[in-house]
Amino acid sequence: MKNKLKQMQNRDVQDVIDIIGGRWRGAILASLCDKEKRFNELKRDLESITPKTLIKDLKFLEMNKLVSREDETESAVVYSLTKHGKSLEPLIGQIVIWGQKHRKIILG
Amino acid sequence: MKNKLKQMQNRDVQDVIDIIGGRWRGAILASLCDKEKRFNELKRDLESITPKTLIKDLKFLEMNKLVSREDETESAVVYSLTKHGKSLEPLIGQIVIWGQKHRKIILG
DNA sequence: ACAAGTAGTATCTTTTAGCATACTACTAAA
DNA sequence: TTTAGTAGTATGCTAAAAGATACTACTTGT
Repeated sequence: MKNKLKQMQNRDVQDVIDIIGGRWRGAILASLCDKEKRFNELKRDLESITPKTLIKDLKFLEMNKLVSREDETESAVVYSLTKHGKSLEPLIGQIVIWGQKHRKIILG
Repeated sequence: MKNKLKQMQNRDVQDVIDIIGGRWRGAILASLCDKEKRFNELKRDLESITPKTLIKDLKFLEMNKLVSREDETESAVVYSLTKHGKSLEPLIGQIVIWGQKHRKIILG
């Protein structure tokens, strides 16, 4: 890693990994790809996530401008993907494709 | 996550995350993109990695057929990327590109 | 008035990753 | 023959992530 360029690239990869990695964040983003959702809707959707983890991850994604939290004055909190969040979709698509190839290689 | 397709996709994403995620595995792969390397060469390259972590990650990458370990009869162990491992390069490239855009959005 | 749903917070425990440090066994050069 | 480099293994620690479980405060429908 003396190579500066490689180092910077690795930093970028780490950033992305931080975002879509972890037990739940990828799943949260995937769930919000569908449509905007409320807190309990997400909680049901992800089945075994705890509220503590969900709120922590939502705050993280909000800080990273991937998800927006809107407290619609009518007292319903709605979480949705931002434009930036949506820009992750094609990348996740690429990852899925490689992951499928990988699965075949490992199992076959 | 009632949607089966989304569930499977999420599983694939998780697989990929497992591979390039974590503190070191991405960096190890990046370092091996350059050229094949020996254990201590990698250890020096990654500077602060401990041998325990390095050997654990190398074994993991080997099991996943991304890295091959060749004990060249002349007693030098050489680690290199497999064809499958090399196929990760373009994907990592895509990730780097998104990561750079992301950095600009977060900082700007 | 009451039950159920909303969006969380609080506390405690377990699991896991990675770090620090030291050690082994082998080889090859000076 | 000592020294340095090879490729690891062993042991103990710490910090962060996640799970289990219970609780709060507010709102809405019946």
